[in-house]
Amino acid sequence: MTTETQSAPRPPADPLGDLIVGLLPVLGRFITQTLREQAGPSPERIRLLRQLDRGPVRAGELAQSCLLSPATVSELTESLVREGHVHRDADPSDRRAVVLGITASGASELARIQAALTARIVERLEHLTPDQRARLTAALTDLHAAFTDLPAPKEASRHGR
Amino acid sequence: MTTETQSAPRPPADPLGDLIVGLLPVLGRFITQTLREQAGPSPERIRLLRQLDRGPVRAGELAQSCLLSPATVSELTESLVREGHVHRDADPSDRRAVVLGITASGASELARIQAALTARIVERLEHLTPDQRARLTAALTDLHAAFTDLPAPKEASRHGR
DNA sequence: CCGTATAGTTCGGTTTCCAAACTATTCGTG
DNA sequence: CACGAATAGTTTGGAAACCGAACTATACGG
Repeated sequence: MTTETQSAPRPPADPLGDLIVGLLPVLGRFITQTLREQAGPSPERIRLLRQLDRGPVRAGELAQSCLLSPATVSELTESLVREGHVHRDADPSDRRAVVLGITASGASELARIQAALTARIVERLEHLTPDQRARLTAALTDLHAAFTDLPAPKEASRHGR
Repeated sequence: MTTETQSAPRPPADPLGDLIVGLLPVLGRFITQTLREQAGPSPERIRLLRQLDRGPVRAGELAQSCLLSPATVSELTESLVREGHVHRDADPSDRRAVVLGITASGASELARIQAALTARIVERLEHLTPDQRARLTAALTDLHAAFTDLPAPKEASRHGR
């Protein structure tokens, strides 16, 4: 008590965790805003398109790889299908399932938006040195892997792809 | 056309931008989910608490530093005030304005949640080498600075500290 | 004083998401 | 082969996180 609120009295226990939590919302809103400018409403659907651009997948797989519920994927893809950016076909080997894929129209739309978004980000990263940039790329790759690789918290894991 | 959707035919133009865009939603949802477990509903308010823990600020400043609209800050802080985690006082030097500050209750709540969140993140980062971790910290610091420093898109800018 | 600018709040509406209930298929087992 | 259990998705109802526009209340210049 009597902890006066004058200046930061609480140095964070773990700077890395703290950094991630602090970085997230800012970066996220920056991207969401840019997407909204470029893609009109529903910027989130672009993230699904990104995943589908890697190749067709079942709806359930898409949900897992995006950390979304099946319900959310179903809704978001519905509008994409309506606009002709995604096609949805029954899986011949299991007719309960559905295979989602990107269409030519979706791919070109994605390319356009992705280019604009990347440009905006790169703009912000302009005054980093090539060295900083290389380290950033490597570090983010590690980070990405750390949060998507493992449903198995068992063993040390393989080395990148 | 006839661009078959077999395997990734489109290598990204800028791997760094691509990486950031891909990383964001996954990491964001991971954190949001953890916050929801720890803090009940309204996980976003924790991010405001984090900022207030740095010291009291006016509502408008808080909005700016969080990239939020004044309307959003007003709503989110309202519930925090109701729960006793934040106090809201008229600024004596300008009675239109309002100064927000964290209370003892808010600070301890924040500490609890932050600890749990950091633990969950560190858990995922467990199998990184100390070296990878150090690079990650440095890289994220650069990234954070790149997106918060400059409201002035005029000149090349100063050399981060 | 009176108009204009500024700080916040309130209201209405959009987007993103999920849990629970529901539908359609598959598959095991007798 | 029929019948119940498991599985893949969809629909529905509702919460949370936003924001823009309209509104309230101070402040301040003339």
